[in-house]
Amino acid sequence: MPELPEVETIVRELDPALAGRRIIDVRVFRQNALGDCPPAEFRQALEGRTFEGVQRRGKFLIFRLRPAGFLIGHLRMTGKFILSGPLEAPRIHDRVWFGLAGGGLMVFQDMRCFGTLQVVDSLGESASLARLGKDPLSPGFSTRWLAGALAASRAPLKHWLMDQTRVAGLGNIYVAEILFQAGLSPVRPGASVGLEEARRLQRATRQVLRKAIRYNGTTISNFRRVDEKTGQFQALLKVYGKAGEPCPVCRTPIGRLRQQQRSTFYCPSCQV
DNA sequence: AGCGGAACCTGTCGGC
DNA sequence: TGCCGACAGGTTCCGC
Repeated sequence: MPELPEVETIVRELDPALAGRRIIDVRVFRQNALGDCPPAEFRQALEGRTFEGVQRRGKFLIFRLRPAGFLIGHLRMTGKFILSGPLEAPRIHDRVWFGLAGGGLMVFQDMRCFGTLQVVDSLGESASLARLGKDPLSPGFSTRWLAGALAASRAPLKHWLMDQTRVAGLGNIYVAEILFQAGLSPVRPGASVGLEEARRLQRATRQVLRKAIRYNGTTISNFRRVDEKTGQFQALLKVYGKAGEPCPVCRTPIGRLRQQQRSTFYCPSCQV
């Protein structure tokens, strides 16, 4: 579920809530998220450490720990971090509880068990983080960079923008919305994008993501904020999930096709 | 370089 | 009602 705006929403809510909170009790109810790490080791690596702050890189959450180390999390499709008061017993999709000094929990929930949690001493240990490309909200995501990078690729724009090694943080929903706003077809090869079009794409990317963050992300089915509230950006989606409905600009029915085994939604008339 | 397919899991929805 | 296939916002690996 979560793409950049959803992860950013979670990070902005977790950061002030967790800063200075010490982890006193970690309970693993299902260990899929831990990969090869034995639950006892995961537990031992975290208990006694204190959350210093939370930040985002692409779609990854990075929890800085005192006196050292990091907890790196990825929500994949259905992961959630929920702040909760004390609980008697785990709920159906609770995977890990992080018990905090002073009472209360951060709960990692994940219906589909695709999410990942990893404790590292330094961020360089994470191969996943090392692979990530430019963050679209960073200063480096400029029209100049975008135009140059696109010129070197024949991949369709949809695929290109979803490739986390090029641009980190975009997924199926926001790529659809961004390409619609930029007026660019999802099947256009990267190298066919001219400078003026790259400028539109750069601006559309920033605008769509910033607006989605202002609206606390998009909840289609699963995404929840740390207090279990939904996002609000779903009401502003223009093409995603709207096959057959009239384009909000030209009234042409929104089209749907499959790229990379994923649904792509677009306006056949506005996006060229 | 780029693409199709599969795998990791569970839940929901539509059709018959 | 019950069963079955398709589909779901992500990432990664493998083979061509």
